[in-house]
Amino acid sequence: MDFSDRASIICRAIRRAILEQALSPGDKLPEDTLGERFGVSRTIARHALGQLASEGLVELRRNRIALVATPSFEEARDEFDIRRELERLVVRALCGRLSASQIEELTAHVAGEEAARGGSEANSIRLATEFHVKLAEMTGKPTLTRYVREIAYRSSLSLATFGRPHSPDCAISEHRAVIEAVAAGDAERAAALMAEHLDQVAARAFLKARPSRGDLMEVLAPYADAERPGLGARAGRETEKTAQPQSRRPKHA
Amino acid sequence: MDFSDRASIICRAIRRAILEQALSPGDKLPEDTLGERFGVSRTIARHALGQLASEGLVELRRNRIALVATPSFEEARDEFDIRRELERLVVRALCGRLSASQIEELTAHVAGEEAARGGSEANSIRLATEFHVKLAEMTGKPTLTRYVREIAYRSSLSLATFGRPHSPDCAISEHRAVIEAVAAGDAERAAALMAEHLDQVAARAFLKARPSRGDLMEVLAPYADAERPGLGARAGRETEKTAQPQSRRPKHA
DNA sequence: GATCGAAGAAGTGCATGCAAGTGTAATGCT
DNA sequence: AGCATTACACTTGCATGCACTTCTTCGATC
Repeated sequence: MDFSDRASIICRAIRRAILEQALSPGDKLPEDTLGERFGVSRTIARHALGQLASEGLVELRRNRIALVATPSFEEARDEFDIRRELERLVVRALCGRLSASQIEELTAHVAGEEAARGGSEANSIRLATEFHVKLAEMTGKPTLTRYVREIAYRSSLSLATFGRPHSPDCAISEHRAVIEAVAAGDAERAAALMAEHLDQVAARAFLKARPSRGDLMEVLAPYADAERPGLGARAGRETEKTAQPQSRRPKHA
Repeated sequence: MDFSDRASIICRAIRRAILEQALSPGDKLPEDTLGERFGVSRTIARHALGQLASEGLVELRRNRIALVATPSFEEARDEFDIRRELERLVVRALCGRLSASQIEELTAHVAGEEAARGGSEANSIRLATEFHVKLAEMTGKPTLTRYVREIAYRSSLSLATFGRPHSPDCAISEHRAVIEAVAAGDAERAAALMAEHLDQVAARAFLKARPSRGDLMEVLAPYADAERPGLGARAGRETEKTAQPQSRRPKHA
């Protein structure tokens, strides 16, 4: 699926940056800056952006700079619904079919999550997401894997937009419970645990329709005429940090 | 999602060609032939192929001509499993939320399917697929729509590889039943009907693991040493015609 | 006659160049 | 000063060109 061509390298880098929230929704991704950063031409950077756009991670607007996608609240909710069904399929497919070494790998991964509890939140989010992706990969079903991966990455974008501070503690024990049920071959219980886990994640993140950032302007619109506080954080962040993982020389020539 | 840029035009054309089985699994899609045909440069054709590859409709191999994807039997089965869950979400989301004009549109579409019964099989397949896509679009959920569309198009590829002659008669009445249940707002029944319908489609198409074409060579491999009948239809078709959507008549010849 | 190998053809991988569109800062006008 | 306008720099859209890889065909060899 992903080849070793240079566009895929850029894709992976950006995906990871998104996963670790080094890139946030709305961040700009200019083709030439990207190409420069990765030592390739705009052609390749452009190709990578097209790929990412088709995964829903990047928003492409004609004649305009590409942006990291900003999922709406409704999209985020709907995608968790999809994700629940997809990952139910994953654990069902896996039940009783996991080798000892695979179970070992998953257990080790969760141990890694445990170890990262003190560390950065970005790292915890990355590990948690990778757990789900790893599970999907073990099914050996390419399309299912692709969809779970895409939607899991999109989720991290949603969480960045709407999520409150991540608390991965419960998630870890839920991961363990899923592994245990899958290893025991109890498909129904595993599917139920996974669905519940994802519901919990969604609930912890943004169950109540709290429109943080992004939609703020719409919500404030009725009041906006009274005062003009400066359009809020959104615009500020966008211009402030323009692109890549690492620095990009101050705008202005 | 799809813009009016020229790459998207090529994408749409190829998607439609695949849907109508004017393009079959394994057909070659050379960049420059494609570009020539559509009056654009290789750059654009290449971009379109990348897009289609990310949708699973095209297979890209480094330094080699792109091919229309050839889903394996396992992939086809797995994708129908995914599709069932996805489309269950669709009808659930739609239940009781359909406007009169939308119901009218769906009913008209099914009438169109009815009218096409005497016509070409390709046309019936296209209409049946478009019914599902139309349903998904009505949810207004972009990600769900995208996945259903992708996987529905992939299904048509699977059907081309493994399906026996399509018999759309029962499918039409099943479509009607789904519309009726959705219009009535009976979510459980609608979901069940949709799931059953898709199971039926899969069953009619290839429930028994019949490896037609494509895998034929593998199956025949043990016997191949005895005789050399010329590698079958596959190689012949591939070299015979190199690319294009329109004007692809004879399957023999 | 069949097999192996090399040269040409066909095709992709990628960078670069130019035209057109977009945002922004400077300029002129009221 | 405030607003509209214009000019310019930035960015994308796309075609073309060149290098490299793969395929094919044809000739040499056994």
